[in-house]
Amino acid sequence: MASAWKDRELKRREEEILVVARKIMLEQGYFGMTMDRIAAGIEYSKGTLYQHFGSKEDVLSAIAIQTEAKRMEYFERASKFAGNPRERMTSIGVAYELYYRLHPAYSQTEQLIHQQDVFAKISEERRAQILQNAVCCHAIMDEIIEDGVSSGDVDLPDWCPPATLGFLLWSLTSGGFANLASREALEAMGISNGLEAIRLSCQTFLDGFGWKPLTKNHDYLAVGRRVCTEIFPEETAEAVLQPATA
Amino acid sequence: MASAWKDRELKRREEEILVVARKIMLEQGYFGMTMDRIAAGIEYSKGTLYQHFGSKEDVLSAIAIQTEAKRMEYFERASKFAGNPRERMTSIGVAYELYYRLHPAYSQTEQLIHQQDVFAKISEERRAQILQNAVCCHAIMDEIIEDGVSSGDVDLPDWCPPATLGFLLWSLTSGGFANLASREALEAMGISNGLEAIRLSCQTFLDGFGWKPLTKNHDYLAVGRRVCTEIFPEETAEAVLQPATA
DNA sequence: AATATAAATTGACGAATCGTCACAATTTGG
DNA sequence: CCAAATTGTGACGATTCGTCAATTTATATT
Repeated sequence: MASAWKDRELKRREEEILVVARKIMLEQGYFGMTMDRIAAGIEYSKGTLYQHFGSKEDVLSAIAIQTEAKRMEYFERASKFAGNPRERMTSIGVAYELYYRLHPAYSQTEQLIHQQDVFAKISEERRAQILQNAVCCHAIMDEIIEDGVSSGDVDLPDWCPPATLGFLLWSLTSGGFANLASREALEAMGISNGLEAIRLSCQTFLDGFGWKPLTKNHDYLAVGRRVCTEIFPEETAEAVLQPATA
Repeated sequence: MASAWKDRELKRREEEILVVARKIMLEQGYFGMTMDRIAAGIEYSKGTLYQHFGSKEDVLSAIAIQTEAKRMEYFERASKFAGNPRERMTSIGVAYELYYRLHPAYSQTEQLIHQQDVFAKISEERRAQILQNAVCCHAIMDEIIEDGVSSGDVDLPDWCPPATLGFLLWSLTSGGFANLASREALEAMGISNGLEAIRLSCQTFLDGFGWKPLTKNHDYLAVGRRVCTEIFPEETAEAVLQPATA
């Protein structure tokens, strides 16, 4: 009888733990996020904490999974943009950028959980979840790219099936975001417009594949603006309030 | 008097420490690499170890710096390839790929040292070194790209000065390499030719910028092969012996 | 309501690790 | 050959992870 209520209660507590853990993680980083500190922040003890999460790495991965879920949600919404395939791909780019701007610290979390050491200590269940999230994001891109192919807008070379193109766009974007983290290096190299460069370079990349309409024939800046206002009005408002990131 | 000899001895010992540390790091990962284990592996005690490195993170960063130095060396050699600017840029790509294939585990090390937590504990001196290495690699690319511009092979758009193009190529490549790490995800997405895709996509990217000669007019596969045999014969031989990485 | 049984919670504890420092060993200089 | 200076050592304090015996709370039974 109480089982249903108990389940909900457990879920609620797990959420509470993650709220506290995330806060500590943001303020103090991974090594500052100790299990004792988390326990102190919730109204339960360490023992109870360990009933929800088998290890510190498990807590970390749970945070990452939540954030990844948010990205997935952004991607899903972005893919609904009413436009031709390339415009919808542009919409995905906007989604990723907004996600990055609103959750800058999580790039670091994501890198951490993919460290062999850390990854090995994550529970089987959560590992599956992480994989699932990645696959889902790529599936969304895949569908758009397939649309582009079947509509004849782009003719992909043999070496680059749709899934591979998704992987590459993802790599360019995530790699770029990761590299934005070393501010000093960017400054030394005289790069001040990192985010904008990543955004525009994705378009150049697609031009390289000949995906129509090409940049020179279409105003993708305007498309981006439309995506912001039509799909992500709240997130855009929030993003502009953030301290500029690059 | 003994100062010169002593300096050399210290240098030798530092090297010995790093050899041991690197071995442990490869076999057991970051958390498996304990200071006690390193001390046990050399013929000195932990106290002495701490005369060379102020913290565990300092050891890690020293390993990363050594490896980065190797990449820098690859880049420098690659930039000497006798060819037009785009061919030389291709040569850099070959250098990065060989570096990745011969030192796959160090992508992880590099990501680790860029975690805020870890980075903060690295000595000022080594932090400068890390920055220096990054700047140097980018300077090499920068020069080649400037050549391309001044020779009229490529006309970069306003939003993309040479340094930015270098940053983007670097992002696409390093991001791709980083994403290759999650084998399971790649498999689930049906991507089996990751390395090749990254290599070819850099060319597509440059095509997008209209950097001549374009892929359709030039055999960059052949250029890559020439770079391998002319600049990196030994490294290429070593790389093919490695278990396939993607 | 009182008691017995099951379940959940706790925080003190063992183990592992980082980094330090008082002491020991060794080298240098007279 | 001894004293001073330098260098090396590993036991130790502090921190943190994860566990588990003891305790508290909830549930079932008479």
